[in-house]
Amino acid sequence: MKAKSTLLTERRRGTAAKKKRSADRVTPRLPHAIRRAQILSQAAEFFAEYGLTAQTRALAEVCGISQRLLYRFFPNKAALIEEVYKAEIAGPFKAVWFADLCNRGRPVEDRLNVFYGAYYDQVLTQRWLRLFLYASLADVGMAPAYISAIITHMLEVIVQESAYELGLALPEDKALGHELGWALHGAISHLAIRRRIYSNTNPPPAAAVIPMYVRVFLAGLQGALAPTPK
Amino acid sequence: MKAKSTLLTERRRGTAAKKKRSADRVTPRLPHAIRRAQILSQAAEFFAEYGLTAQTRALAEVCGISQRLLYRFFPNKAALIEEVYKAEIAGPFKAVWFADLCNRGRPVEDRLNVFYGAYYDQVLTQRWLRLFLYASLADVGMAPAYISAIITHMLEVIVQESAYELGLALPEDKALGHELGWALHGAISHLAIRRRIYSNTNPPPAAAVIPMYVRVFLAGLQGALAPTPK
DNA sequence: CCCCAACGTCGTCACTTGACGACTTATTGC
DNA sequence: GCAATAAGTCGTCAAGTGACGACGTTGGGG
Repeated sequence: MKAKSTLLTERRRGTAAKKKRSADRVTPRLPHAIRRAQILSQAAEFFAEYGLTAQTRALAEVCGISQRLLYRFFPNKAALIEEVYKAEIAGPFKAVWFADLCNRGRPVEDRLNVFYGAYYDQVLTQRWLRLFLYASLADVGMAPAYISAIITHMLEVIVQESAYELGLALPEDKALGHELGWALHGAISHLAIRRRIYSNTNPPPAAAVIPMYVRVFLAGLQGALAPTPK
Repeated sequence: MKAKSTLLTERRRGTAAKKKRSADRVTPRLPHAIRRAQILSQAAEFFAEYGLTAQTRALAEVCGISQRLLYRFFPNKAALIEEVYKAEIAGPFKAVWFADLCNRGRPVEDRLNVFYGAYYDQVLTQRWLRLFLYASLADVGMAPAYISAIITHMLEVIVQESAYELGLALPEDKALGHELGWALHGAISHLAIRRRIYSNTNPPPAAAVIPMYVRVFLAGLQGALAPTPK
C-alpha cells in the first residue's frame, strides 16, 4: 500500500506519464469478454486501493485503455462498482466450503485451525477487506443479506460442532449462540484488519496467532458454558 | 446513517435548499475560537458520515457558513482533517484511564466488564469508528504511534492482571502476550464494527455480549495457558 | 479482397471542487 | 460616534470529473 500523500485531493499521477501512447504501446484489441474481465480485475485492485470515489480516468489509465472504453462495458461508474463488488466480495464466499467443518472424524480444534487458516488467507485478503470496508462505510447496501446468511450459517456450524465435541449446552437464545461464534470469528477478522488495513510493524505471524485464538476460544467455551444436561 | 444513494457521485443536496440565506437566517457572528470549535465539531460528524473526500462546500453548508470562511480557520482541507483527527480520534483515548484495571481489590472479571463497557460506549462510537476506518483506509499516517502505544500498554495490563488473578504464566514472547489480549480486544472492537458500521438487524445488546466475551476470554486463558510455575 | 461490425480513441460538455482575492458588515475600544 | 479590526460573503479560477456523440481502425467471414 503506497503512501497516498495528498489523497484528499486525489490527484491523478498521469501528469508525468503524458500520452506517449500510439507511439510505444498501442492497446491490443481484445474480445469483449476478455477485456471486460481484465477491467473488472484491475478495477477491483484500483478501488480497493483508492476507494470507491477514485476516478474513472485513473482507472482507465492503469488498464491501459481510454476512459471512454469503460462506458462500452458498464453504463456508469456505479454499475462498474456493483460488478466489482459481486465478483470480489460475494465471490470468495462461494469458495468457502463447510464440509470439513462437520467432519467429526477429526478434532474440532484441527478443523477450526484449518478452516480459519484458509479463511484468513483466501477470504480476508487485503483487497477483500479494503473493498468490503469501503463499501460498508459508503453503506452501499450491496448484498449484505447474502453474505450475512452465509456467515450466520458458518457460525452456527462452528459453535455447534465445538459444543458437541466438548459436551456443552448452547444458550437457549440462538442469536446469543451466534454472538458466541463471533467471539472467535471477530477476533480473527480483527486480526486481519490489524494486519492488512492498519499497518502493524513486525507482528507475530498469523499462522501462530490463529491457533492460539482457537485454543482460547475452545477453552473459553468449556469454562463459560454449562455441560450438556444429558 | 442515511442511505447515501448515489454517493459515488456524491452530489451535494444543496440544489433544493437554494440560497434562502440572508433572508431567513443570517449567520450570527461568533468569536474566532467559538466558530472554529463549532466547525471542528460539525466537520467530525460530516467527514465521519461522508468520508474524507467529501466536499468543503457541503461541509460549509451544514455549518451554515460560506465555504470561503473555512479558509479563515484552516489553510487547506488536509489541515482541517488533521485537526478533526487529532480531536476526535486521538482525543477520546486521553479519557481512557487504566487505574481501575489495576485495582486488585475487585475481581478481574468485574474490572474487564466495567472497562470494556465504558470503552465500547465512549471510544468505539460510530463516529470514532468511521473516522478511524476512513483514515486508516486512506492510510493517512496520522498519529498511529501514539494510539498503538496506548493500546499496547492497555493490552499488557489486561493480560497481566488476568494472568495474575488466575495464577497463570504468560508466554515468553511479549508480542504473543499482546496478541492474547487482542483476542478479547479484537472481538469487542469487531463487535462495535458489526453494530455500528455494518448494519445489523436486531442483535443481542452489546451490554449482554461484552460480559460473555470477557467470560470466554478468561476461561480461555485458564484453559490455554500453563499455571504459574512456582 | 473487401467490408462491416466490433474494438477503440478524441474531444467535449456540464458540473464539481479546492482555493483565494476583493469586498461588505458588524463589534469594540476610545 | 467612529475608525480600526475582525467576521463573513461573493464571485471566480483552474483543475478535475462522469458521461457520451462522433469518429478512427482492424480482422475475419462472405
